[in-house]
Amino acid sequence: MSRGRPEDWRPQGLEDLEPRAWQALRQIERSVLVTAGAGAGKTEFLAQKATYLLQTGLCPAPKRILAISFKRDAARNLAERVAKRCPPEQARRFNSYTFDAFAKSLVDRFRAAVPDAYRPPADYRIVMPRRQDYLDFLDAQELHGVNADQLERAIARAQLPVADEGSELQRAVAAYWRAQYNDQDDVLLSFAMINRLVELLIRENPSILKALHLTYPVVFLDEFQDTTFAQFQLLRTAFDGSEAAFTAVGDDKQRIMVWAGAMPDAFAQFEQHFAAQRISIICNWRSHEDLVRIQHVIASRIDPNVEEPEARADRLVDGDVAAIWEFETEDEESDCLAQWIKREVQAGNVEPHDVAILVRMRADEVEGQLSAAFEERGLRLRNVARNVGEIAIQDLLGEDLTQILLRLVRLGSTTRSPENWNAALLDLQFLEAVDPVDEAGQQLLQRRLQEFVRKMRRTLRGLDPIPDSAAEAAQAALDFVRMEVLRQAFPSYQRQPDFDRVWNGFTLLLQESLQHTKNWSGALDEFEGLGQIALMTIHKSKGLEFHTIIFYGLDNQTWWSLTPNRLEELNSFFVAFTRAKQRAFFTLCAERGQPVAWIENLLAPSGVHRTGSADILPD
DNA sequence: TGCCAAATGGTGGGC
DNA sequence: CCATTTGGCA
Repeated sequence: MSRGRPEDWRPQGLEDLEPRAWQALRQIERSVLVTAGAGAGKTEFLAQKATYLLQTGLCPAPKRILAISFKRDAARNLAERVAKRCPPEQARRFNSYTFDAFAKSLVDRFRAAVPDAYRPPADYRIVMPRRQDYLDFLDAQELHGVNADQLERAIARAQLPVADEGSELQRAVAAYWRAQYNDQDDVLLSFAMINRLVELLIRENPSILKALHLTYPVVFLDEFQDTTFAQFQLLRTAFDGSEAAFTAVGDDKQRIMVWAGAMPDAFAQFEQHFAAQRISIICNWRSHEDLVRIQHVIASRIDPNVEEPEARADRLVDGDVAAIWEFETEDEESDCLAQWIKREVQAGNVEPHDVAILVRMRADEVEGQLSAAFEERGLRLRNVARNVGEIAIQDLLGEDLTQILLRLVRLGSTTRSPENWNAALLDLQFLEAVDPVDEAGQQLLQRRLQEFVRKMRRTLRGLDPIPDSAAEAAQAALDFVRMEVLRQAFPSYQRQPDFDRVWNGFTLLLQESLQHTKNWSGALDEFEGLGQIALMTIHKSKGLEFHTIIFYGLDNQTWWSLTPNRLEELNSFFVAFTRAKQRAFFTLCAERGQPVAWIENLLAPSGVHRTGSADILPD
């Protein structure tokens, strides 16, 4: 493939970039901090910049780009966007990892170079300790002056080696490492510990450091506002003294993870430490101008110096685009919400799955309150955090197993689906480790898939689309790819309980999906959430967008106590509001508690007012 | 049983 | 941080 000149390069898949984005894209000499509000297209910007660097040869082979995200979804999404635009030999040099996957890959690859005292065996286990596990440990060690939160934080921050001396907290951390390594045949590592191991590994091994520097002259950091102290320190240890140019993107107004350990001042630290140029991009491709104007009022309260975004989406709805809905009782509230959504769906204004109900906390309780009224109106509510078996629906949908099996069942339920066919072929190619250039191998896979689809169609035709059929349909798909192959291909499925957790969840959700539908195709839509109204916390909604959002419960003082120490509450509110493409509503209910005065006062100047049920549902 | 103080839970993510 | 639950003691 011929290499384009950098000055001739054009963005792909979209008209153009805004001038500031061009500036941030072309800045490759030094690090940049791209601050971008909600809907600015941060991920798309990174994908474009990667494409630019790879296609123009500014990042020439064998050099690579390292992209680090927090969530697996985000990492995958970014990789897919680059793969869509670059030929495989270029896309292969774009390495998109989650922070934890990157750290673990280094431990696994250079395990032998980890200093003796901390070198884990090859078959160490990953554990995800909960608060109770830390409490049990503290109890067993009789460390009564340390609480679980303190210990968890201290483990994440402490540089190795940890001396068994000094404060009780430090001794607790040392004891914790000892305890996790106690049984050499069963060493237990958390991701926090893996992070610390990698930091030690690269600090102590100049040759690994050099290899990293040579491999990755370009580093991307997504959602930088959520970076933890440990992650930042790891980046410093890994790239200080190298020529690497960082591109960090994020929005500090969406920083809602400080309570969970995110740095309160990640942007300032980054700017200072990496001498980064700060560039704000200002377009908002998600929301229309009337919503953007209100968003800006909230944003200005968080950061008085924030620039006004430029709305680039069209307004598609009439009437109020933001309002506070007021109710006397919770039952009135539930019924009115259900009726309103039903009406909007029937009027063709919005699809059910493009409406989200957001809550500050306790989505399970709100689901209990709303579901009866929704069912009565023929609406389906999906609490994405709800567990099917031992896995949350939201997590299940992102699992490799789910994506692979779902495609196979779909191929058996529809007459033609080139998209699923191609995706399934790619799955097989990966699972069977068939080289894309091996034509004979490819043809064999095609034939096998063809035969499977014929068989699957027969199976599904002979199987009533009822809950009892779920297990057989799922099993048919699994038998085709074979459980052992699936478990071999994905490290996260190597432990049987981990595989079973996802597999059981898959079967259970398929079973549930068959309760509400008359055919297989409909059940699979149901499985994926089509036709259902999503219910989730603000935290889970981060990074998502919906036509209409309804924020449930703008009243309870528990949820909205803004004090000087809890600026994150205002950020949470901003995150919720900015999920909306077209409309954002808030409910409050006299039965539950008093309205949150500061939010009302904040919104009032933008013309966002209280509305009673008579106005919400005009005859 | 009733009172008060202390502890706990809730907003999350990762192979 | 706030609200709720638990636990110690009378």
